[in-house]
Amino acid sequence: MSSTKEATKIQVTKISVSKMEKSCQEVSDLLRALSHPQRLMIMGHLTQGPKTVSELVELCEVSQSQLSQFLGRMKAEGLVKSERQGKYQYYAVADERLIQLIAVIQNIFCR
Amino acid sequence: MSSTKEATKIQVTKISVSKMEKSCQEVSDLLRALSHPQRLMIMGHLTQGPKTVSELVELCEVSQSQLSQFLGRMKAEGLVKSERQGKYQYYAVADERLIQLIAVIQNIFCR
DNA sequence: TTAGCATATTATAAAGTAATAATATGTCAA
DNA sequence: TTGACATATTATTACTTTATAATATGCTAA
Repeated sequence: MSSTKEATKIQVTKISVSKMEKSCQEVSDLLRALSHPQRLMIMGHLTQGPKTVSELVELCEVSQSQLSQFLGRMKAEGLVKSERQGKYQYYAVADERLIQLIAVIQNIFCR
Repeated sequence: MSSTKEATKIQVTKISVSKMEKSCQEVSDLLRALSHPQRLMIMGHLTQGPKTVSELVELCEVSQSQLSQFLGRMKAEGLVKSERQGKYQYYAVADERLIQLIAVIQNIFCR
C-alpha cells in the first residue's frame, strides 16, 4: 500500500451541478464520515501508512472503545480497510482518492 | 464575485499530520457543514453565482423553512455570505477556497 | 489450556441534527 | 398604510451521533 503523497498537481475541471446532483448523497455521506476531529486525524495518520488499533489509540488520544467504533463505521463507509496480522488489526486508507482528498483539504485549509 | 471555475491545476504537497492536528476541529466543522445532500447542492448551485432564497428553493427542492435554516447555519459556519438587494437576499459562496474544494471533490468523486 | 493482551460489541445517557408546521419580520408597490 | 411576497424564526418531534463504561471475543505464548 502506498502511504505518503509527494508534491503533485491535481487537474480540476469546471464544476458541473448536474454531475453533483447524481452523487450528492454518496459524497455527503463521505464528508459526514470525515467530519469529526478524531476521525479526520485517524485518516490523517493512516495516510502515513497502515497502523494498528493500539497505535491509533496513542496517536489520536481517543479511547479504545470509541476508536473501535469509529473504525467500524469508517470501514462500513468505505474510508478504511483492515487486515489482521496475528494479534493486530492493521487499518489503512481504503482508497487512494481519499488520500488525495485529504491532501487537498490540508493544502487548502490547514495553514 | 467570480462564479464558475475553468479547468486548472491545484498544487498539492505532502500531507503533514501535525499541520492537520492544529486545524482538525475547524476542518471537521467545515466538512460537517457540507455533509448533507441538500447543503452540498446549495453550495454546488452557489458556485455558479449568487442566488436568492427562492431560486434556491426551486433548484434544491427543499422547503423555504428548512432552506432558511440551512442558510443560517451555513452562514454562521462561514460557508456562505448574503447581501440584501431590495426584497431579495442574495446568497453566495463565502470564500473562493470553498469553490476550489467543491471542484476537487467533484473531480475526484463524481463520475 | 489458560493468562494476558488486542480488539470488538453492547448498552445507555446526553447532545446534536433533521424535518415540519406555524408564525413573525422585512420590503415594496399600490 | 395596507396587501402581498420574500425570508427568518420558533417550536416540536423524531432521529442520529457522541461519549463512556462494561463486557465479550480473538489470538498467541507459555
